Amino acid sequence: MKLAVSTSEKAPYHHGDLRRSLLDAALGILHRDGIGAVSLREVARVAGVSHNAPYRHFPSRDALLAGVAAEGFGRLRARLEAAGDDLAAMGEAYLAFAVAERPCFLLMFGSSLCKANFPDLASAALEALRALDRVASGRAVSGGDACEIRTIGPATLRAWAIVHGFAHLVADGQLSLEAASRALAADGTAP
Amino acid sequence: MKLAVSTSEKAPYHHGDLRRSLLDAALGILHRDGIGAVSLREVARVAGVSHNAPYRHFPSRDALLAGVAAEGFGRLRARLEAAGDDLAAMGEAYLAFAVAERPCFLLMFGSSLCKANFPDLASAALEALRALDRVASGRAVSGGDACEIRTIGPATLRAWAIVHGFAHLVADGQLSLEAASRALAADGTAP
DNA sequence: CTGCTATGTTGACGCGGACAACATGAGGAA
DNA sequence: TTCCTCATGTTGTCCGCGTCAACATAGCAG
Repeated sequence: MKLAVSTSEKAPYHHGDLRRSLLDAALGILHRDGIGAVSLREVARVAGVSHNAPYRHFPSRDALLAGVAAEGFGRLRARLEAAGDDLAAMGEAYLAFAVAERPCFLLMFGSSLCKANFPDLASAALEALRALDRVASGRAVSGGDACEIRTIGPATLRAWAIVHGFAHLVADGQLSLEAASRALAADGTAP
Repeated sequence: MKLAVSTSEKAPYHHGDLRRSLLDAALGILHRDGIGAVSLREVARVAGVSHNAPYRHFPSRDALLAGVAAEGFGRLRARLEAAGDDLAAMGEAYLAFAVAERPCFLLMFGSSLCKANFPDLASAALEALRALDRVASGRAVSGGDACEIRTIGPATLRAWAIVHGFAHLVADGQLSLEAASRALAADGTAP
């Protein structure tokens, strides 16, 4: 035990940032064996702690999943922002995320977790949408620190709807990435 | 026990179509208490049978949920077909279904069940899409009895993607039905 | 040093999924 | 009719999981 993290920033207590380890373990299990296999006990096992240790960091299983999903939204947002100001590239990035992180994508949008119960998750999701909005609506958004979809423009919603629809088809395995990509390019930025 | 069903068609064995009762009970629990509350034991309790009776009709909990989802696709298809040949009306019908049967809608598209494991579910989903395709692609589809999305035209896929995207936003509670309806009308049938 | 609090452990309870063995009743065969 | 067979439903059981409670320990504050 007491393995110091590579970047020995704080190494808080016994384990040395168990919260981080739990989130990583959960994401690993999620991608390897699907969401059904993500149990608190299994996560604890992988992280090398007792079956109740996770409760010091997450009040419930859903809270842990919400944490994983929130980080997923963070990665999605990073991909979208990396696409620059090109709306079509953002659509591609969205599709790519749905494919590369399929299980996490399904968790994020599967609605097994009610966003109302997890403010951090809701705001992470909103932040990802804002990245899209900055380009689709052509304006920077400032105020309203969380939870208000009304700060998102209608053009963004439309773009999101169609991109997400295709991403869902691809994630469901009902459509190839190439076909979706082509369809998206054909539709793409046009109103 | 042995309550004869109103339409005493067959009354197969002891219970008189337990499979039907289980599906109904599961749908009721799903709508009342959410998907997490749909356990085989609770369903059996509601149906008034022992905790293991469901296994004579469904090999697993997921199989039961798949049955519920398949019937959901049947109802969605009925709504779409009732919309006639009007693509905009079909979009409305899709949204209306997502709102009226929100928990079931989330089950159907939540992807906690892998369609590959449940052929009946996959074909039910495909049939619903075909109803859309008949109008969006303007042609009747005949062959390929199941599981091949390639028999669905690209125009249909595009229409489905955007409608489903908005339906997802509404089901998630992030957008009002009216706003989605308006956005859909604005986009609607235009390519 | 002493005690406080955050963190992790051990133990327990009840629920739910799944399997096995048994019971029962319907329908066909003799 | 009588008996056999199998589909259907029941009882009993096992194990894993989520969650609570009680306890142990490590780092920090005074």
